Amino acid sequence: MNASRTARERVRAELIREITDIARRHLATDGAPGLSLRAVAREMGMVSSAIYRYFPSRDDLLTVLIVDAYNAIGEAVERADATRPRDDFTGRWLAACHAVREWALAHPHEYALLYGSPVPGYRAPEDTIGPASRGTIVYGRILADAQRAGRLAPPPMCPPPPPILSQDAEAVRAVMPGVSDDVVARAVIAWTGLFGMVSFELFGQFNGVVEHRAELFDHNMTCLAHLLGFSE
Amino acid sequence: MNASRTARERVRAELIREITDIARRHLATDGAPGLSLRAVAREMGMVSSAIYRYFPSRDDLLTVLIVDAYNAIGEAVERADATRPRDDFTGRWLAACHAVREWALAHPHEYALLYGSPVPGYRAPEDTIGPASRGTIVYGRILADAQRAGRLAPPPMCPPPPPILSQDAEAVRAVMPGVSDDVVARAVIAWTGLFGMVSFELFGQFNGVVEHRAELFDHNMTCLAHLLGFSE
DNA sequence: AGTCGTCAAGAGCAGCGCTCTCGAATCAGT
DNA sequence: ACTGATTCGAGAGCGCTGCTCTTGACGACT
Repeated sequence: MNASRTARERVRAELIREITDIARRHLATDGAPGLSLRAVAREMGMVSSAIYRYFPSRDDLLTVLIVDAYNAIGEAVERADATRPRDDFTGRWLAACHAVREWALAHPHEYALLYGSPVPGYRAPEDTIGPASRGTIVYGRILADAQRAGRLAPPPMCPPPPPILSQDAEAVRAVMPGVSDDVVARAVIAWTGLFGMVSFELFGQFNGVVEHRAELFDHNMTCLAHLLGFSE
Repeated sequence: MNASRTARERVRAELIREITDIARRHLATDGAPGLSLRAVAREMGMVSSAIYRYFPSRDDLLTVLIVDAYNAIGEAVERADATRPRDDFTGRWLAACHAVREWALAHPHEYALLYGSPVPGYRAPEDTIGPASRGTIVYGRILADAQRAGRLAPPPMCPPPPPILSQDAEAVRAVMPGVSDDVVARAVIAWTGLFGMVSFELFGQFNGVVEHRAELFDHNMTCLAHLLGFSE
């Protein structure tokens, strides 16, 4: 009975996989707004209503694509971090930055789905927050390791963060155990600076102004590394 | 003959104004993807096809909304900058930052239209680049004024930018006359950091993590002011 | 008075998300 | 092996979208 049940469920799982594969391809080429269940069904030789047996709504299909994308970029950051010696904190930070940028350039529509304008009606379900924090966790570990190793210089010039922010810092310490409040504050600056840079490049804000994006990115991330305070 | 022609053109201009007003309201409440020409026409008591007499396509309507939004945020930054003494560079920078954030919080969908995911098929026409740079021009003037006044300290810790970036710096100097390459590089960091911060807040990346967003924003922008190098 | 341009209106096309119903296939329990 | 319950694909259909084309009326200029 187990074999027979899995027979039906196996073809079902296979179909779900095929749907998400086609959808991912459509997302990569046409972007999220152009993703249509009817088009996916058409490509599968199905009638459009049959798709709803597997995904109750377009948003549900979008959700698995979002989760996949979060996992993909998270894994890219993890692998980049792993290529550096554990005590080369600047190198690990730069590797993580480049992993984010390169993944974003290779998957612009997926990146836009994760870090661009939120879809007005869409509400992210719980399943997304786990994969969403994979990259952040790597980033937090770099800073936590550096602080533990005593290789984070005292804040070079930032004023101490106001005490109110301690509560938020406490939440951030979940992925950055043991770091002080001022490091958390600078971590947010560097993290948002990284994504601000990538978003500006990808969303066209640099068009006609900045041409040497790779070099500018590299330089700016190096600068942010100094702001973070890694000591040589 | 001039009077009659203007009579006809006046009602035409009035209708165009009414269409854009309603469209702007729909954009503000429903977001860009929910903006529909048919809904606007319905609200005006027109039939949908009549709208196309005034806007040949949905993208054309979206373009004037984009231009309006760029002008609105640009003007907000200009006014904020004007409230501070000309030689209070840190104050001018912080005022500009808060103007951006507050405008974005008040007009989230417009902000997303400007700085969020680009619409896949949409190609921004020439008319948008002028209004798009209004805010950046203010920002550039603050830095140029500071450098001219000798109130920009030498780079505190960033390495000098690679020579390749000089070409891009030359382009940036169009809105930032007379500033050196390293200031341009740091300017880009601060500028992308500002928008990275606002985008993260607006697009939900801080959800469940950062609660005291105003305080964090203020602190981080102050930190970026130090990175820019304004001397007291 | 006649002509020409402008306009609103309507019908229509192809696409979309999504729902419902109806046979057919498949499964589970006897 | 048969039967009752699920599951599934197919089709029709609803209301919505952007956009096109045609028709008929109104107003301005000659």
